[in-house]
Amino acid sequence: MNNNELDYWFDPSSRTLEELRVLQNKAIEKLSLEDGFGKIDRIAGVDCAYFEDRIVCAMPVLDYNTLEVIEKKYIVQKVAFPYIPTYLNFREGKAIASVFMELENKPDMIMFDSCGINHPIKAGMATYFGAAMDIPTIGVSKKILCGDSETPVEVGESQKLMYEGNQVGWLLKSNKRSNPIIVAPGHKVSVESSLEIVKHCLKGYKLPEPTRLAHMYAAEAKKEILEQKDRN
DNA sequence: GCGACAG
DNA sequence: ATCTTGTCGC
Repeated sequence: MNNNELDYWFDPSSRTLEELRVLQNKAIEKLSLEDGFGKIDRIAGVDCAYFEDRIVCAMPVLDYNTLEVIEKKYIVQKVAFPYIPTYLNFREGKAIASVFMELENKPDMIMFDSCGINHPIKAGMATYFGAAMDIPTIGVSKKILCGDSETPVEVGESQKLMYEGNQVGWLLKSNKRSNPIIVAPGHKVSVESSLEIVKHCLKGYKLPEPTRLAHMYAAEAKKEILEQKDRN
């Protein structure tokens, strides 16, 4: 993907919310909810941290079998868009696409800390990114953006997340002491597979390894940047 | 009109 | 997301 395509999909500047909504719909036209991936060797996780007017986007790549980190990269950019529910893809998208392109070990799939098709028009960050970049993605969030579900109680239990009569994901009780996490397909991953893959990546913590490690990595990168700044 | 609302 | 220490519970 070149810079023009990058800006086409991820640059919100000089565009109205109406135009951004049109862009989301355009990406969604490419959406596939069928498994469009082969054997998964590597899976990446993404998460962003913020400070001042900057966004720190971290992306570790893990071996799918061992869940060990193979490579990790992060990038710092100026925040170009505010947080507006249902438009998160335009706040974090460009930074995520930028780190992704710098990876030497491309993952077969990416796990996001955000929504997938569990979004008013199915354009959650994971889905939008996957459709625009044509990469299999899964969304894992901690709060429901839209939809309703029963509450899973036993560890490992899942309940369907429904929105407008359709299943758009799951609520999964991943840990004994944590509230359920929300799992949803992003792009090229079925509703069933999204749950299986997230379960495979659980190691006893609330969040699956790709996302959990991405969160820690983004936090430590931010901390180091701030400490470096203090020394000057 | 009111409330809800990923990060 | 971010500002932040201790503290209750398993």
